[in-house]
Amino acid sequence: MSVPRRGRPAGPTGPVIGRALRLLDAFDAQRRELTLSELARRADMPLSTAHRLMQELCAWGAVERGTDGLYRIGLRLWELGSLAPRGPGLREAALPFLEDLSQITKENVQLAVREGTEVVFVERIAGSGAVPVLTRVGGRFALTATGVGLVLLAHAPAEVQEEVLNGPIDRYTAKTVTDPVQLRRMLADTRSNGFSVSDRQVTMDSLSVGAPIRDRHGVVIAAVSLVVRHGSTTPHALARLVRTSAQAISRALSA
Amino acid sequence: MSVPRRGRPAGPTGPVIGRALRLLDAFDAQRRELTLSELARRADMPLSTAHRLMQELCAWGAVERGTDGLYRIGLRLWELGSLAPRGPGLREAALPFLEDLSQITKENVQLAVREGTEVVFVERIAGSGAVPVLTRVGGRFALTATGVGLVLLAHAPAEVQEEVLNGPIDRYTAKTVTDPVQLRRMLADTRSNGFSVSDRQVTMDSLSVGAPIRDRHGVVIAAVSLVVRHGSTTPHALARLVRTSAQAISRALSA
DNA sequence: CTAAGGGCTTCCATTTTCCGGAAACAGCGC
DNA sequence: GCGCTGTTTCCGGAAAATGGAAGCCCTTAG
Repeated sequence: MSVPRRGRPAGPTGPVIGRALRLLDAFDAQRRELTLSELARRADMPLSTAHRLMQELCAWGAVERGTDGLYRIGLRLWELGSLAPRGPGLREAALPFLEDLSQITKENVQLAVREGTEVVFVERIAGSGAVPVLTRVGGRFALTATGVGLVLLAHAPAEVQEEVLNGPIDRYTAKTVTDPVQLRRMLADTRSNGFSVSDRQVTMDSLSVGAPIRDRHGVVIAAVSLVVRHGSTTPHALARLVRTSAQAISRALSA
Repeated sequence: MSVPRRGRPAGPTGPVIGRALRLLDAFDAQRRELTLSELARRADMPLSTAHRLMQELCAWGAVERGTDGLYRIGLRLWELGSLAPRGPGLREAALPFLEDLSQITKENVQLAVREGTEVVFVERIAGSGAVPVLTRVGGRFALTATGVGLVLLAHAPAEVQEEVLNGPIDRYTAKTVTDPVQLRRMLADTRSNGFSVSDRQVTMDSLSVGAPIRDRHGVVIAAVSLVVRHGSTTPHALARLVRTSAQAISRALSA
């Protein structure tokens, strides 16, 4: 009396949009092209579900599918992303100043904003022959370790600070500060000095100094930093340059 | 006997993802910040529906909501967009060559790819004192009018060419070519010459010359163009420069 | 002070869309 | 042929989506 069972009694899954976005999240800098199976695996969902969702995303142009069957992020999404105010807008306004900084110091220059409890790197200019750094434009990092991160954390809402300081704090080197009490002191210093210093906290041969960029209301919305080889200069010499540059960018943004 | 009717009998709507993407589409270069009501209006859906969908998008970081209640495109979307291979990757590889071209000519330089039956501008360098152009990075335009558009159309799959040539063809000036027969001839010329010429087809004081950028297999994936004031130079003088630049970019991409 | 208007948020009965196992399909190497 | 891997289609059942209505919070007007 029973028809040959088709489909599945359907269990609690969650909002569709969430699952679609999980699929998009499967893409990253290392994996810009994925097969359907890889997508399904990485997003942890059945193949047929992934297939249907990807079809819809494809139809709209959020993702594209090559003749080889691989999925890639589509131009439509790039266009949309170009409309994000903090990323591209800030980036364009700051670029000339970052280039000045790069010209003068020949070191690595970084521009970043805070997203939740992480740093997102918006622009990065590699100094000729400077220390290699781990970061990538569009990439993320913990707020507690880098020069830009410390600046952004120091000026973040109290609840964000608490969440970060009470949560587990990633360690990258032997010098990474993971003690909440010590971190609080560093944040206070960052606020009173107007710049942050991250000494060998990310890699053992690098030091970075960051300064805050403010909008017209004085709210900190981004941070610049110089990343140099540890021991090549004193933090204070860099701080002057970075602060000046950050202030110039802040003024340019308010105009 | 009837309880005070709540909710609505629900009518046929369509896939959720489509509606969510329609909401995102409501953002454009002019309107980077929208209220919920504007979003609902532009995406043509009930307020409560828009509200629920935006909440989900917000939760993931696709959009952000300021303290003022306005919605903006979120950083997460910008990050994702940065992973699109055609946009950013091509852009970075081509940028040095475009700057050379801009330095030499002091004119407007444009880099574009095809998306469906439209041109998408990936990069644009404004020449100092050159003719003002209408286009914007991330913007779209018809394939039939611009220098880059003609190149991309000339090398598009036959079905795309037919769709464009048989469909309605937008007119921008008195000189815009809208006759399919004449356009076919122009496309044939573009292919045999290795460059396209758009003479006063977009505005009455501009002329643009475009050339194809190819991947390692020889497939045309993008186009460069110079846009100059009409009458300031002959197309052939520009063609040499643009073709050389396009070939250099093609080689850089294959490496 | 009350009223009116604009925008935002929550609620919930209805039903539409989504879910995903299974089975068929398409390559490829052996 | 057979097995293997990755992709596509199918469809009954169930969860998630839907959107009027009502409640909120403002600011402006009377």
